[in-house]
Amino acid sequence: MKDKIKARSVPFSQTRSRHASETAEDYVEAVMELIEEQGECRVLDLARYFNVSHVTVSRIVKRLQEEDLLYSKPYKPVELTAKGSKLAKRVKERHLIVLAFLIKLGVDKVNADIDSEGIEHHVGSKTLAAMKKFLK
Amino acid sequence: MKDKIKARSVPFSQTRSRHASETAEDYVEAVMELIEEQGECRVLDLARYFNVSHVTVSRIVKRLQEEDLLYSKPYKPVELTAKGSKLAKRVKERHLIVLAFLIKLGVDKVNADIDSEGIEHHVGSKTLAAMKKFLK
DNA sequence: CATCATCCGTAGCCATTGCTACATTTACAT
DNA sequence: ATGTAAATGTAGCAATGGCTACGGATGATG
Repeated sequence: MKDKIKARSVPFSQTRSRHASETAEDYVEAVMELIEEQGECRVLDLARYFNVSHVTVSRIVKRLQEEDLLYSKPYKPVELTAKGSKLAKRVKERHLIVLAFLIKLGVDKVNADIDSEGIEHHVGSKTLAAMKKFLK
Repeated sequence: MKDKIKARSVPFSQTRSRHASETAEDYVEAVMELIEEQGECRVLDLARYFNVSHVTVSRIVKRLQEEDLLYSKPYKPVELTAKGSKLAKRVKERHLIVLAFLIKLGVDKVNADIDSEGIEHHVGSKTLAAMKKFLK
């Protein structure tokens, strides 16, 4: 009987690393956006963007440097590495597709904004392709 | 200039509690499903379902008891409280809608299964309504 | 009713992401 | 050149959710 228990498609074993990856995606996307909008991205800019303390940002930036996604010297602006930039572009494109998709589906802009930020991380390539097709 | 920084729609300040809520939703849904399928839900059933150790399950079940979502005596099956049961029904219905939506959108069942489990937690009432409409 | 396998709880470790409080660096203005 | 405000780093705490190792409870079986 017990062997009939179906495991989830996405094992919880990956919960922590999945969350860490989502953070990485959010941060590279934010860094790219802030650099585009105002030329540089400081720790405090990210803190304001995410509504967290600068301490939280500082620690996460440090971790993402070790993952070769971000780069910065102490007290200096945060920059994207080549790897981070590549990820950021992919994430932003996916985000825009999800957002446009929700709006075309009939969701108002405010809720489409909110939901797309949560949904984007869980949209696999197949689902993304289906959304793109729907948009055409 | 700095005041032009747009905060995210979903503040990161809520990240931890949001994750905790997602866990709660996943657990009540799993408990309901396991009880339906095999009459009762044990800690080890949940551990197998989520692919985590029984220790992780045990601690989360304890927390969800304090939140009045689950109920169980030591070494006894896990049950849903009235509050937990209500939440579980809501979560399951939303999950099924998201899954059906992805399939109708053209995503294959395997990927629809995977993505729906991640997406469901981020589908607000407006987006859910739009998905329901699309299904008709 | 004694034994043993299975189930479950506890102790204690780590990583992630929040926080406040305090220290340090930078940069600008006088 | 010096002082000060703003920006950033560091120390250390909490909550959540992973884990292994160990021990106690339960229940089935002889």
